[in-house]
Amino acid sequence: MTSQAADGPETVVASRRSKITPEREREFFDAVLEQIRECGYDSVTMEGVAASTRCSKSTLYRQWKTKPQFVAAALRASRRVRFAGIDTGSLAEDLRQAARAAGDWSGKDTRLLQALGHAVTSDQELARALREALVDPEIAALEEMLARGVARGEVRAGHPALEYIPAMMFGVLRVRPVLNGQYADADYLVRFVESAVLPALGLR
Amino acid sequence: MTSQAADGPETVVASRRSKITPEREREFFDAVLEQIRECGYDSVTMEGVAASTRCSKSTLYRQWKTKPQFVAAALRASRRVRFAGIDTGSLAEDLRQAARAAGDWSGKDTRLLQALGHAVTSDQELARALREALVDPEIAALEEMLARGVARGEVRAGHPALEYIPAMMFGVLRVRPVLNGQYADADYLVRFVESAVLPALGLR
DNA sequence: GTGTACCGGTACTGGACCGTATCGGTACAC
DNA sequence: GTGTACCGATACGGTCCAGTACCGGTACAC
Repeated sequence: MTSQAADGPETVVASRRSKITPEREREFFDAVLEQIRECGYDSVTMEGVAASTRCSKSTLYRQWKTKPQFVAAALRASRRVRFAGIDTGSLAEDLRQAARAAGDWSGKDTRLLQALGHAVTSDQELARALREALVDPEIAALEEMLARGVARGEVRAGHPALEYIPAMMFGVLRVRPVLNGQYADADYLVRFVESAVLPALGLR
Repeated sequence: MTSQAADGPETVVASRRSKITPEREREFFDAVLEQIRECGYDSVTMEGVAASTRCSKSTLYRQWKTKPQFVAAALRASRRVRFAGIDTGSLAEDLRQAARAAGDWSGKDTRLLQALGHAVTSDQELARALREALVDPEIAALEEMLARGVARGEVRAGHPALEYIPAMMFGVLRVRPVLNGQYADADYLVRFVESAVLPALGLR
């Protein structure tokens, strides 16, 4: 919506043809997300992003009307499902692999979620973008994982713990820095799955 | 440290005697914490706090040198242990009651933690105050609860899930708004304890 | 070659806010 | 009654930043 760079190079519509290549756009997005992780949403400035990517503020404002819209676009563009493709045929093993995968991006995404967590309460578009980029896809993938386990008969349908598995996984991920002063690494999460998640499901 | 208002009225030390009563001070603290919950740490202004408590900025700056020190003082003063006094003689019941208690202050404290979560990464004193006020006492109370259960033989010492119980409880508490769009109420938390926490511990 | 439209750079406006200074009023001590 | 010291109000200096305006340069179309 904010950029038409996704269509082919021959789509001459006599419309605005930005000279910003998709690669360049990605530099802007990476820069702003990184600065948000470091300084928090409020402290990020368009000037700072422009300086760190060696473009001018005008260039940013030509593509995106306001700072929140810019950040929202960056979030949408950063969307990717980390749990995608995990399907080992065993729910226990799926969850272990998910824990390992989560451990790898834990620091970056946790910081981003934390930094945006409050800004989101006063900007609808930002909130939607954040959910769509970092939250919903992972939840959906996790729930599919659980559904497959149920379909295979590993867990009884309607097992009361099922409802809480996503909250447990993401919850532990997010609060570990507060409790232990360090981000949840793969090792910590795998042990969590084996010590608490699987037993709660009556597995293993 | 920032206020000597705690000593008796007859402590005449020929030193600065602030005319700020403890009740008045509490108004300042309540106001700033409430504004942090609503607008986030960065957006809170000393002017706003002064206006909402009908004092002058000068009054605030006379008592506290800077905004972060003011906020830290407010946090320290708001310290109280929500899990205090829970000791039913049964770990399962202790945890249910803790869940109920947590549900009651969930919204307020979760918002505060979220709003301050990023500010603390760049201010040591603030970080310490936040931990001492909202995190450490609850963790300690929870761990005592678990230790009592172990001592009574309800859970085997060294049970692998023990280490993760605090993270589970606080994690679920904090991420529920992100996942379900609402704060974790007592009902949700009690069901969580029964569906996931107790089974993970091999209880019930 | 000429036009067009976007690029980066810079300067500017307008507003917000931190922290300080100043001032008149007032409660309390003696 | 007089002094003292804190109170609230207000104004101010300095800084920072969102968003706009303008400019010269340049790549690309034809």
